[in-house]
Amino acid sequence: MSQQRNGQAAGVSDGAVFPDLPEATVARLPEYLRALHNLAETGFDTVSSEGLAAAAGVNSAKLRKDLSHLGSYGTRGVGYDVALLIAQIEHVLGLTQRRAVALVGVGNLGHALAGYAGFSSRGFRIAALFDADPGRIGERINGLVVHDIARLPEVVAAEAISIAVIATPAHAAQSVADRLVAAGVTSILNFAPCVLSVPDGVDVRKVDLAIELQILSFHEHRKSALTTLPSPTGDGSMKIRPTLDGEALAT
Amino acid sequence: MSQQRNGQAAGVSDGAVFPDLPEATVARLPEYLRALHNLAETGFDTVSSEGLAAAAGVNSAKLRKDLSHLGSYGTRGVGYDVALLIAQIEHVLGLTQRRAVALVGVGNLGHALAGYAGFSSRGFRIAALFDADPGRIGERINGLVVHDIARLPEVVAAEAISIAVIATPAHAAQSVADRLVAAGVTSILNFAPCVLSVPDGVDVRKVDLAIELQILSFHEHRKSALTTLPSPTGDGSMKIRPTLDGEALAT
DNA sequence: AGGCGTTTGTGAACGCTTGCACAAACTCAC
DNA sequence: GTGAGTTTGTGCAAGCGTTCACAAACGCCT
Repeated sequence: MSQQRNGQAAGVSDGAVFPDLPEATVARLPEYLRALHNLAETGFDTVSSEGLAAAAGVNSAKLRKDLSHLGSYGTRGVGYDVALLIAQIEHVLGLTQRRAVALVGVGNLGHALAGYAGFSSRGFRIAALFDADPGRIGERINGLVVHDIARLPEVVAAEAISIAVIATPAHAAQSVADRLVAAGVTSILNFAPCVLSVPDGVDVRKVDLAIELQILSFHEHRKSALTTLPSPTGDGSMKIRPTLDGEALAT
Repeated sequence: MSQQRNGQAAGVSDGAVFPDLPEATVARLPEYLRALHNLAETGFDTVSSEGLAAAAGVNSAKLRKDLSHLGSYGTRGVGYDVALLIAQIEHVLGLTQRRAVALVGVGNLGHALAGYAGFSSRGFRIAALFDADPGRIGERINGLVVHDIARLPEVVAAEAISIAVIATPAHAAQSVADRLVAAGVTSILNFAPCVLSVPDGVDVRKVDLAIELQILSFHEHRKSALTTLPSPTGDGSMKIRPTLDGEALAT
């Protein structure tokens, strides 16, 4: 608590941008960031790797290795300075500026995303809404007007949008993606259940709610099959219910 | 097309449940399944690993290795029988029965999820809605009544629910998870931005929309830094715009 | 000032995942 | 029936990610 004499960004001055940060690490940094914000609000000034790892739900060794890729921002015998680490991770993730995001598709899901407070509280600003349905164009959602998707190029340019969210039906998603790329968007978060093909240099991440459930379904299936076997794991702490599966194969 | 003389489940009779299927493979099977359904609707009877891989957005070698874990359901020189492969993957994922899902938290996002058609079209049935807000209890959404969360145990038991979706604010999520587990739920899909701690035997998958955007933000950040360097990738096909980043570090 | 307990950063081993490359197996045409 | 062309299934090697275990570094107490 006596060490960080420098304002809020001490050794962060390097403009290097970590071109070789492992993908797995990048995917976990946001989780660490969220845990750190929680700790900061709770009044913590420093936190050990063990404590932060518990708050982020990972192994402490993994956390230390992840953070070591960013440089040495911990103090041996003490832990990590919470505020400094927040600043460092936000810098690496490019969250020092509030990024403008476009949302395409204001249907069932898109409507909810447009009103989701978690975006704005964590570094993003929904800057524009688009839809192709003439019945929805002009509608106001959360203070934003739904634009005709034909206006993508001008609005993307005017608002300096580089990230877009696709929340359209699957059959429209590829066409929307093409138009987004043409307008200059270089990162896409796709909620439509389909594969998008985009040129090199454009990043796509996919969120498919049904796929997540299907993965859980597999594990359920596997677990329920264990009920027919003598408990393989040592302590009988696992709750076993009669097989709900039925497993009817021959129709 | 002359080979599968047996109804719709030929060698699928084995009750074994693939306890050692690699996680990475399990996570891709739903994607293959979706691609296969598309192909079936388009009229394909068979598909090659190359074709299916393209439709699912993966490498063909990876696809073949994934499918080989399920057994040999392809025909050399021909490809895979679409209908047979669909049946096989659905069996492995435990989708032969339509699983009942509970949804807790009927706020902004939960409301949208309750109306999302993708769940019911892909093997799941939203069987019950819950909330803690008295103002929402009793509301009808998509033909379902919102129950008081206190009624979790009875409804979970009555509907044979084993999977639940948490769409509550973060501060309520852990408490909800505890009550779900106590009621007998063994798989949870968590949309709340927080880490859930659950006992062994319970699976949790997490979907955090802000985290996805932050990962994209990192790549945007990295890409925009490249504008200051001579194009490192061979062909200059990458669209480069003047740096939008600003990269202001010292406040 | 010096020793002690604590915590970070990291080398090294391990396991999982991916991608290549090719033999085995199948269809089709003649 | 035979040969040519096609496609699957898989051994193998390389790369990536995770975990262990420990030396180096730090604060604190005496």
